[in-house]
Amino acid sequence: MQALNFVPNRLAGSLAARTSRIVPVIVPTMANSIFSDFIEEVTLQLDAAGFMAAFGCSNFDPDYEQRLLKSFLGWHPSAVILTGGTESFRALCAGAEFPVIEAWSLPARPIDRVVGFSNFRALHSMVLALQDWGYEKIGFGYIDTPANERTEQRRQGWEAALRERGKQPEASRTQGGWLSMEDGGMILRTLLERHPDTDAIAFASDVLAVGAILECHRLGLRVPEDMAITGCGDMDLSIIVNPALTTVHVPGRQLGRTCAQMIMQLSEGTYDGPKTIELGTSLIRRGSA
Amino acid sequence: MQALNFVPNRLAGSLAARTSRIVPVIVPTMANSIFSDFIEEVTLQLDAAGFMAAFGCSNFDPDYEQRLLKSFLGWHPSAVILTGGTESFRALCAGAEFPVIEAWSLPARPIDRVVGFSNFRALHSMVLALQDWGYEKIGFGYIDTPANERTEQRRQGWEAALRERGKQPEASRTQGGWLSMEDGGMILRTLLERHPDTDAIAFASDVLAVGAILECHRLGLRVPEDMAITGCGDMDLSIIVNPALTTVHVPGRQLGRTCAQMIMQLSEGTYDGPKTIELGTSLIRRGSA
DNA sequence: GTGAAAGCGCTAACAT
DNA sequence: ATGTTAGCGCTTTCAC
Repeated sequence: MQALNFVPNRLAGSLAARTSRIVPVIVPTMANSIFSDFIEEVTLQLDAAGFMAAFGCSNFDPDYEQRLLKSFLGWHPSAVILTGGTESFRALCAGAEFPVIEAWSLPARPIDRVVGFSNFRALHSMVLALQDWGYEKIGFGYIDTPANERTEQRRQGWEAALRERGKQPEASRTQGGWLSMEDGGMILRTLLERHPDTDAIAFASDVLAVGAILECHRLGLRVPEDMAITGCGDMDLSIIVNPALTTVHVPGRQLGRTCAQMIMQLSEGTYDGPKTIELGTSLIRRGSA
Repeated sequence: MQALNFVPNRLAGSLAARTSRIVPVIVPTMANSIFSDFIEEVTLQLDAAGFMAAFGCSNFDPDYEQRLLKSFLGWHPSAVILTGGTESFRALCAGAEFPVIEAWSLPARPIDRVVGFSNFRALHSMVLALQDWGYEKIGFGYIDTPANERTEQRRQGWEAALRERGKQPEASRTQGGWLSMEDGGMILRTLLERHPDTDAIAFASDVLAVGAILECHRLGLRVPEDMAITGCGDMDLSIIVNPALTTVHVPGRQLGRTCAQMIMQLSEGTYDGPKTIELGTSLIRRGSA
């Protein structure tokens, strides 16, 4: 029939079949390689099953995020993977005829399915450990982006861990701003100004934590003797910085694989797992705390 | 008309209009944030013009890369952005009715359009500088993935710079393997074994270079006194490591923007630039050399 | 200018 | 089993 190079028109195919095998994935950022393992794994797994992952990047902007999803919806996706977790998605996905997976957190009121981990417990266990290691005045450093459920849950984890031991929580944050190392340094300075007796800061992200360690070097503060720093994410950065970062490992690749498998099995009707899958995190102690 | 939530079927629209406004982008890897700025910028720019960027990740596998492109072709894309640069693309794209952009390098025999920079000159100027700074025996460290034009051109740049000054090139590499920091350390050890008098290594990538610096710490080698290390890419990692990495800045974000603009203007018929756009790199001297 | 009709290239349901 | 046909939801063209 075709000597070579006949490519079936998937637009026609998808239109007729009423499903496109497109799987949009919306992430808040492509920078910092936070989601890169996740993205890579989702792409790989889905592609092997004939699905096409299509990535959208919201830059932590809920409005844009919503337009993005709306636009993706026009492709009649086979499934959707959301990592933003804004409430605005709920309406758009209401009555969707395809699976909607929220990844990277455990929403209190899920839209449909979830493949996540507890952001609360990630920081809760870190701050408990920090107290066990003898740190007294533990701050929290984060970026306050709108509708960021993940960060908010981490903040609550930190706060709860302190209150359980009768301590008063003090946090510092940068409003908006993209997640950058500079912000980490800024947060450190602010917190130190307001609370000079701070001896440890748990950051909501490795990126911020690494920035803070670099700032400590500039300020002449020894890590962890003068100031302990911890992150969350276990990104590449964390073993490069000196001292290496004590952090929480987040199973990005495994989350990706789990999402992809759920979608593939759902599409074949062979999925028999629960609607919500929780993956574990683990505390990794290195030199910075 | 629609109170809320009517989403036009883009499959039908694209089928009828014979163009989908999908722009596939194929990159070799999502890891290490090498391409993350590029990806983010392409997504953002194209989305604003109603195009949808769809990313595929080849993992440096030419076969898979080709299947990926074939699969993308079935969506009747409005344009295609390629960063792999394998010859196998040429046949698939022959007589394509849409623009094909090769990004991140300057291919000797372009398929169609290119938005790139000179990988040759990136390393050539670095190695020239290294010699100006007094380094005598300069090695080259790289990963030998199949059909990786970018790395090969960087290798040639290093070789040419040495030969121009009458030196003999000695390189070390890892076969296959994904681009990881571990590989950087391995390359360092191999090169040191074979040529103990090496006083500088120019790496084809920041990732390898940072891995090598970490390995130097383990080996008790001072950087740059005992061993100078340079990278290529100017990724986030490069300012975290100690000493900070001397490297070549690659304009990832600008490449992304330029690709997107070319595609948008081409689709409106308002593009009047050249078929090939070359962007510049710049040498950034930090502490590691 | 506005409105009806043809058809994009497939899939799926039906008839043979 | 194989062949035929209707129609997916739009865009575009052509007639009015």
